[in-house]
Amino acid sequence: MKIGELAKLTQCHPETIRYYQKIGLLFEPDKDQSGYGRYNHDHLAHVRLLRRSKELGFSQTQMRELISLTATPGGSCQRVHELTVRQLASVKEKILHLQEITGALNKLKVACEENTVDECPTLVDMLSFTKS
Amino acid sequence: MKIGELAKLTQCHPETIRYYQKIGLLFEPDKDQSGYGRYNHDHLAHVRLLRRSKELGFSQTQMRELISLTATPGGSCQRVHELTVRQLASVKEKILHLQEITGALNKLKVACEENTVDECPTLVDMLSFTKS
DNA sequence: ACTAATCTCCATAGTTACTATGAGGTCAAT
DNA sequence: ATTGACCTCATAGTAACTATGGAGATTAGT
Repeated sequence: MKIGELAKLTQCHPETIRYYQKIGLLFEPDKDQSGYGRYNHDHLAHVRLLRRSKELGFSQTQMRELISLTATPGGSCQRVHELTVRQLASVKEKILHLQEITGALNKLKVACEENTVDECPTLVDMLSFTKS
Repeated sequence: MKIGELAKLTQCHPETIRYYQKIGLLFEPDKDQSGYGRYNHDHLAHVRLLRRSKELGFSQTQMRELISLTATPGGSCQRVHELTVRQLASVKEKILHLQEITGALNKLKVACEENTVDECPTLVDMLSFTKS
């Protein structure tokens, strides 16, 4: 298949696929006589892995490692486990942070509701900063 | 005060402060005879507002608006409320997404634990992609 | 068979929100 | 007077793409 079809199947822009090739996250396809890339099922699986990893929050660096692990099927499990545990921790942290943010935003929201426009405490006051 | 002190008080790099000036999020300070910026309490409050807004997940564009709202104290409340509500929704969405990710990562983790290294299902299998 | 729309290629620049680097000037202390 | 810490400005790098632009290839419709 050509890049456009691969793009449709993987829900990502042709440019993104080319980008993955350029940075070495995706192996280059064969080219036909007019220079068009010809992609196969391996490319498809590969790009899907990239997109899924990305969804799970792995960075390019981590993706690079995950990809290289898939190349050596037997011995990869421990490392995948390690990376996954690390990723779980980082996601947990992010959730906590976002929950704190939710609290602060709710305060801000309520404060805005309790005041008429004329009495509106400015954002500066909301966030309790001293004005000079 | 000079930029270094402002940086310490606001926990952000001097470069970041200069960057805020450059993109118009922070008004330029007066300069002393040798060209050093002289920052005052307004700058301090301003940078703190920027950092706090950033913590709350507002984008530069939104910060720009928040900042301009603080310049007109009376009429800003509705708009702040609007932006806050929008931000709350987006944070909620992010949390949901991260929770989904947590689920998927946990599956991956468990699968890695249940297999010996020799039987290790590769990440490709984990994520249930067909291999060609 | 011709034309117009679509697709492909490659290279470069833009995005967000900064951080890092480098060359050069200044200030405070020894 | 010289060391070291600090300041200035400009440019480049970061992640992870997206957008743009020009030129050639292919395909669909007439």
